[in-house]
Amino acid sequence: MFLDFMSEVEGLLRDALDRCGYKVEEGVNNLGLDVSPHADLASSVAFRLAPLQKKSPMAIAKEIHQALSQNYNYVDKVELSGPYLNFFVNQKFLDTVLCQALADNAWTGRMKELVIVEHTSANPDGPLHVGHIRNSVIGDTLVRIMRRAGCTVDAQYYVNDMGRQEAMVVVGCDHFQLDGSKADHAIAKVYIAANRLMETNPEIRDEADQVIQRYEAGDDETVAKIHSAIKYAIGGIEETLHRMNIRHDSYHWESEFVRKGDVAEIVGQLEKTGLTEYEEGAFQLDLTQYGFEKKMVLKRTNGTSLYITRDLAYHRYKSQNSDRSVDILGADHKLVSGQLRTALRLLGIREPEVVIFEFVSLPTGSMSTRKGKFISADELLDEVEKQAYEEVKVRRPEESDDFLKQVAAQVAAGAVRYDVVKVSPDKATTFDWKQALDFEKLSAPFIQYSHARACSILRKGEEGQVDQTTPVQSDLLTGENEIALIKKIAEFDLVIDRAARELKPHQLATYARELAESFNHFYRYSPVLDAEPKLRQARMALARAAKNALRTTLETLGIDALETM
RNA sequence: GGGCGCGUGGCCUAGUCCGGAUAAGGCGGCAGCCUCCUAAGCUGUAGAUCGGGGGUUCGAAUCCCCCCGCGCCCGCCA
Repeated sequence: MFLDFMSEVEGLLRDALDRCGYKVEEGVNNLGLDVSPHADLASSVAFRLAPLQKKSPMAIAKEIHQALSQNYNYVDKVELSGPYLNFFVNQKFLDTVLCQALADNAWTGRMKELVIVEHTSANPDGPLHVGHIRNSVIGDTLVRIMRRAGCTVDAQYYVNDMGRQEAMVVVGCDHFQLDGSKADHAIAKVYIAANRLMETNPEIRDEADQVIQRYEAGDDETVAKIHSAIKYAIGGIEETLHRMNIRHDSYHWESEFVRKGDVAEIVGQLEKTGLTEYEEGAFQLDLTQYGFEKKMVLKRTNGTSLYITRDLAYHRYKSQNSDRSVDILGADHKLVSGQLRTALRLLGIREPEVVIFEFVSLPTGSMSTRKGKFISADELLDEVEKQAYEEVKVRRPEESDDFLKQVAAQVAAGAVRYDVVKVSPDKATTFDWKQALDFEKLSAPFIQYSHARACSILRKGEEGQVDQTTPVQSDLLTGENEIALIKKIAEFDLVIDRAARELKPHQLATYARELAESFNHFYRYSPVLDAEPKLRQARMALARAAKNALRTTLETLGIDALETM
């Protein structure tokens, strides 16, 4: 809803500027519009015009203010505050927000693009660790945000089946037994063991090389081995992802693109650019004129393809089958991703939008699957769940063990997701148990709890007679906290729109906290059930609207909205 | 050495892209609030040279330059 108010304000301002004969420079926010503590929307456009018009900002603001049309829809008034123009919403806006929030279909945006989001794509050589989670959570949250914005999204997992890691897994399976533990953990054990074995037995490296070559050549036995190992590992990985409400819609194996001939085709196309050459037997692409010092190796001396070559083919496929394609990548892929985008540009293929997230390290240093140095996602979820269980048990001692476990699992999954998504991707983080186990304000449980409280009010409020005949008198909602809550609910579309366009999921996390906070103030200062009938009815409506908004926000964050906790 | 990213109260972060009106939260500290819809909540309080220095501007946490610190990358690995 806020977007409607905003476009109305933009229209009003542009008309007024035209009338005054003022022209603003082109730019993203050329009207200087921003939310502000002083208004619902404030414009500082007068400052920008002042030097051009050689007048004082205040005089310009006054002129614009007088030139504004009085034909308002959602605007109540425009106040002149020095050089600022302050716009305020009217009662109709608040009514409409409340009314829309009470309907269930009010939350889908107007974007219609077909989007491919590739995330997680962890090598199937072990379980996800707390670093991978950052990829998965950012990716899945973006998938949800874009769907909410109206897009059709295909969440893809790119399976690395041709790399050295996977060959080492197969070698590991040849030399060691998979024990009965969870599939991805069992795979990690033989993978780590194989790497350790290689330290003392260098011939292991040759075994892996042979696996790579046989697989690329399509050797049946090798194909069968790799496929079974990968499917096994991915099964375990999926299980972990599901615990966090994360699902992929499709899987694409890099070998697909080799077998279909796409990789060879791309290499051929790159050859035509005239920037390729054989150097020491390897086929390479020279991107120095685009600022890349290192040449991009497309084929090894032995003729096999490399990750980047196969990735090029995969990205061509993604571009051809979407309007937008988005990659979620760790900071270690920055360079390679830049090379890939440059190569795609050379071929006239639309580049992906890339979300880079910085590293998650342990207090003891960085993580490594190969060395077995990591905190697995399962371990984290188990621990958080255990802690959550203790919390619920204290709060709801009368409830059944099933209830406690259910709530604990949903709280834990939410807590882990929120803990990750609340931080901007370009911040490197150090994993901290204390913070992961904190269920207070800056956390999913805080938001889930607000939702549960709203549900509780509605449950109790509906026990008695409900008057459905008289319309809700939303103008009775005059409390500061009530109006603030309605306005906060209205902001949802703006937040989704921005987060979807700019690919910044953490903005939604910030919004979720603010929304919950607004609701808590309403909860604290505006008693619902004990209010006079008409006021009670209005507040019930607001409680329901807030519940819907909280639920939608939580769902978009991939966090379960609990009715009770 | 080069490239990219980050640096905001004791700790963790939002705000930076697109410069505007008192720098916003959380944790921890201190002081309060459950005869009242779930206290995983609410209120108050102390605590900030926005890494340092220069510059641009009417105005800089935000833009530009230099420096310092931290992270990541610079493989015929992925």
